[in-house]
Amino acid sequence: MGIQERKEREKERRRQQIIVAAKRVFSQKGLNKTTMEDIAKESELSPGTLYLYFKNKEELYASLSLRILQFLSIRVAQVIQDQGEDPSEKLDRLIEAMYEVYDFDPMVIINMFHLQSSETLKNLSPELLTQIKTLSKKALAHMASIFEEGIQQGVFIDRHPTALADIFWSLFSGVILWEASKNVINQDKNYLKATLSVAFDLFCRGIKI
Amino acid sequence: MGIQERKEREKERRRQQIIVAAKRVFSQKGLNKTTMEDIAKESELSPGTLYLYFKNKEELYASLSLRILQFLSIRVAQVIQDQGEDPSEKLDRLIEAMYEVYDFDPMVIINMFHLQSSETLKNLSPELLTQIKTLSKKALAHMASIFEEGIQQGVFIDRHPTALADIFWSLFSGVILWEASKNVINQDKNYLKATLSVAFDLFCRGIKI
Amino acid sequence: MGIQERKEREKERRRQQIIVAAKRVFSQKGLNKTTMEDIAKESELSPGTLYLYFKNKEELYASLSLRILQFLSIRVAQVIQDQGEDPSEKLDRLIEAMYEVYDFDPMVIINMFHLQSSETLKNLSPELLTQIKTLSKKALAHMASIFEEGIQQGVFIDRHPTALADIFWSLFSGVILWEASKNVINQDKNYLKATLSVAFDLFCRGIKI
Amino acid sequence: MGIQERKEREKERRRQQIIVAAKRVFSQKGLNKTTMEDIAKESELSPGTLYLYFKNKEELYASLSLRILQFLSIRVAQVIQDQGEDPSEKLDRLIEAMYEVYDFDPMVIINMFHLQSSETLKNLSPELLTQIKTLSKKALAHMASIFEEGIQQGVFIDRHPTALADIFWSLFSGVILWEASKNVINQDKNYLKATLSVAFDLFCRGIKI
DNA sequence: CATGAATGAGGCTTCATTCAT
DNA sequence: AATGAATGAAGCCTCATTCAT
Repeated sequence: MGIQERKEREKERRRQQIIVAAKRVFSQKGLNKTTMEDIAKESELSPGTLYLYFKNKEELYASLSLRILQFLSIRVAQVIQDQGEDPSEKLDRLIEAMYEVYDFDPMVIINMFHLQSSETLKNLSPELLTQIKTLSKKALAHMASIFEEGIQQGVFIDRHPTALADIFWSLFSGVILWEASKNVINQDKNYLKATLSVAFDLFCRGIKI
Repeated sequence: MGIQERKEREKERRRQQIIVAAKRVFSQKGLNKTTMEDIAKESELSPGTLYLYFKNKEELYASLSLRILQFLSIRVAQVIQDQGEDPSEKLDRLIEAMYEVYDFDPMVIINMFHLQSSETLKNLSPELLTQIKTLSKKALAHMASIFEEGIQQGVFIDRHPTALADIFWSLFSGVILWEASKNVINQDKNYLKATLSVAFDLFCRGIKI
Repeated sequence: MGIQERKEREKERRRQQIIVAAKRVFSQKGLNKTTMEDIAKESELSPGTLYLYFKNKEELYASLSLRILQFLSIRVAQVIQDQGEDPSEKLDRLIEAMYEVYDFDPMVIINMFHLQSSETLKNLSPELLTQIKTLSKKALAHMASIFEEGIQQGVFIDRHPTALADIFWSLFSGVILWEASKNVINQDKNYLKATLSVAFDLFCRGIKI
Repeated sequence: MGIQERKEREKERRRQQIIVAAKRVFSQKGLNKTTMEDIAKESELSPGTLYLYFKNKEELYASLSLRILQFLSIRVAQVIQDQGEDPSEKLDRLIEAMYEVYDFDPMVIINMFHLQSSETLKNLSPELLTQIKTLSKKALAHMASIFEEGIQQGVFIDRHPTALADIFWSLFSGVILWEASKNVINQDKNYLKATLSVAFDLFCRGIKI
């Protein structure tokens, strides 16, 4: 029914409202220093309301990662599906996708790495954990398939495709993390995009035969 | 004085004892979940004693990063000082140094990224903050000098040497972080060294003309 | 009016529906651990609806006790009204009534004792408090009248009839509470009825001259 | 060593200090309405300190019961050990012991019954739970042995000794609970000791052949 | 009447830090 | 220098209650 659907939409909108607020606060203060009260204020809701949409602080935090993973996964899938492109062109598309992922949410990639703490993961609900696992595996597998295709066609060097995908992703996230670190410590000008461009250039030169 | 010196040495030894214990605990539990009590127990000291050697928890935490930065800085300086080696050979030495950095302290690189939080940095003493800045700048500058030399000799592609150094470090730390993430989420076999080897291989292929 | 009456009946039926649900939940979880949400779910109503029928949680809770007090009061009155029975026979009837009270609601007697907390009573509406007082006094007075009759006829020992009524009721509720306690702690077999039988036997032997 | 022992004694004294304060507050307000803050204030300690001596609120609460169980257990054991007394005399001693138990801690008997909630028991540490079980079983077993002796000597009626012990204890605690209830509801004069006296009189008359 | 999302006060508990010994 | 008991601020989270629909 219409009412049912409207409720659903409103519920989802409220979830997004919280996620957006949480993203802002987490990005500024980090996981530890951010309190649920902070997020409540930023989202103009009461603390109790946050718990109607997220089981606890850690789960809210993890949901941010999930969001960017979903975007990444979809974007990478699009690259794959583009028929009629050779692997080198697909690699270019993949790089474009990475810039979009960065623009989609520059800070959350940083936050994703805090998820590593196994102590943190213990508090996540199994469903959420499964979703995170599934999405990250899928995205990586898609990337690997591009590299595999290139290897078979003899245009990429013959290395394990999964390793290449891991390295591609590591390079991307490593540069983001490192540039963010430098900014915090040195307040320098932000060279992120320029550095990322050189990094991908190097990667392409390295992988192509 | 002899006594004075001995006291100094003992004090330094005690500091190291605490750092080693802290490293173990932080690696297992992460910054948030680790309590000063945990570190006190692991170092077989009392909580109060920790505060005789470190101003507060954040400063103790930052000291771990300092330690690996010192190691990194020294190792990179050694590579530089090796005369009679051409840039490609120096790059090989640099890569060897990176493996040693990893072996020196596999987990602390991960912890280093938690330092990003500007909120955390606010609690550090100016001296410590200066030391961290200085060391990381020095190490990066040293790396950059290798790349610059190669560019001038026409064996490396002409990109901003600092950017190349950033990318080299980002690739290294990115792979470590990502493999650690994968281990936590998937309990997979640890492919770190193999992946790192391919990554450096790609980097060399990419940078060389 | 017919409509008026029907409304009244429906309202009362809804109240009973809530009370029945509340009884189940309180019996399982106890006063503290039971939430209004729990009761709402058990009664298949919404939390807000509960407040249309009960001022607050404490009042809902107290209503459970009121219900068993009403039953007790009525049953005891029946025993009194049986003409043509001597006090000993009436005591036997009273004992039968106690078994029925227990069967009517085995757990709520336990809950009744939580009412003691003067802090809890402060939140009750004066009307409800009055009802509880009145009913419990009436039931006890009826019991006492049986004992008084027996004393006057010389078949029961000469003790203050109210004290005898208090003791009779204390013995009954004490056995129930204690057996319930034992069950929780030891998961033993439930000896309630057997123990109650011996208890009443002892009481009769003790009171009869 | 002396220092070791002094520390132990001080630790135990502090525990008692908290227990005494908790007893006062719980008696006034009941389990729900009492906050850890209340107990902290009453014991002139900080909230955090309470957690150095008790795992959580429920465990502190349960410790009160443990204390009276210990007293009860010891007192009943003394009655048993008195040689040269016949069962009837021992029963008299037992009754005296009950009065002492009541004087030792009039309110905590009431609190003991809140322990029934299985939800509450779940939060207790296994050790504490074991202690409570062991002590209550021991005390009851001792009581039962008195009744058994009386039955064998032909001075008590032949009923299951454990049931008789349960009834004896139920009568005692039932009267206390009921009189406390009446006081709360009616603010009457306190007839407890008088009623208890009649109750034990009845019990003795009932059990003796 | 019924709903159930939202509230927000307040409880329990943790833990970095201090200080008397 | 070392201890470790004590502190108390602050965080997470719950849940009785309300109110717009």
